[in-house]
Amino acid sequence: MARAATTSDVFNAVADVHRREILDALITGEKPVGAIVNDLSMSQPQVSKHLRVLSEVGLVSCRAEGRRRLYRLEPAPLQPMHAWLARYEQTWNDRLDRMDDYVQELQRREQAR
Amino acid sequence: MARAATTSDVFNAVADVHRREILDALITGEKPVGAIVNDLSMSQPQVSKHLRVLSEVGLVSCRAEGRRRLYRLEPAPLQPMHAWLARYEQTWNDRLDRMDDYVQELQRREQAR
DNA sequence: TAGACACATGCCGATATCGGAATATGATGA
DNA sequence: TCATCATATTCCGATATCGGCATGTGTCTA
Repeated sequence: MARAATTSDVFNAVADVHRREILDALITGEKPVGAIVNDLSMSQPQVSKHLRVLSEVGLVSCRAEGRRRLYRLEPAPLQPMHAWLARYEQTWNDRLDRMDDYVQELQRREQAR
Repeated sequence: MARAATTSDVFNAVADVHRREILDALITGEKPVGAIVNDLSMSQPQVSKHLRVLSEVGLVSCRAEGRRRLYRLEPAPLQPMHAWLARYEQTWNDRLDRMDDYVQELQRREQAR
């Protein structure tokens, strides 16, 4: 049985350091495979395989340009991860709450004026 | 070589659905192993092993009470995950930015008064 | 002290993962 | 058309993961 298929679960897709590095590399914009291979000094097949996994969970999309393939970051599937995390990040929640309070306070003063 | 040790990397620790469920179960407060076993209907050894992994990355702490062991959630190690994710959650960033702008706008009006 | 309870650990088999090496595919250009 | 470049795929071995089952460890209670 082992663990949930890496190809169907975003949490698993992102569990691998190299795949995270690839995503990081794509933040600045779409890139051909070769560029990623260079930037991260990983083997070309290795990068291709990781890109396949990322593609299967929807974290990257692909566009052909001549004999090159330009991969682009698709951050949307990360949203569920963020949603799950949000329940745990007390600090972050506190900050947002305080911020909300602050905004409402300012609004009250604004109206009372 | 395979993937980075599940015991050293928070991303990996959290990659398993069952471990996420255990963390979810601990959100409401510390619980003995038996309670988790009941709530999630997993086998006792299975829960114990997952708790061990979570414990090794620091996501749970343990306290002995008689012959029971109370496990408690320790969300701090999730912070790096959140930090990593933040770079990708455009929507979320936008919202915070707008909020910051709004606050500054209100402050300006406040001062100009 | 013996037995019951709560939990941890060890061993095992099935399966998945990852990386390397070699090779296939497909577009370009001479 | 043939060679070359860019990328994808296949095959393989080493290793890790996960769950089940059996058993070990430690604590309470009769």
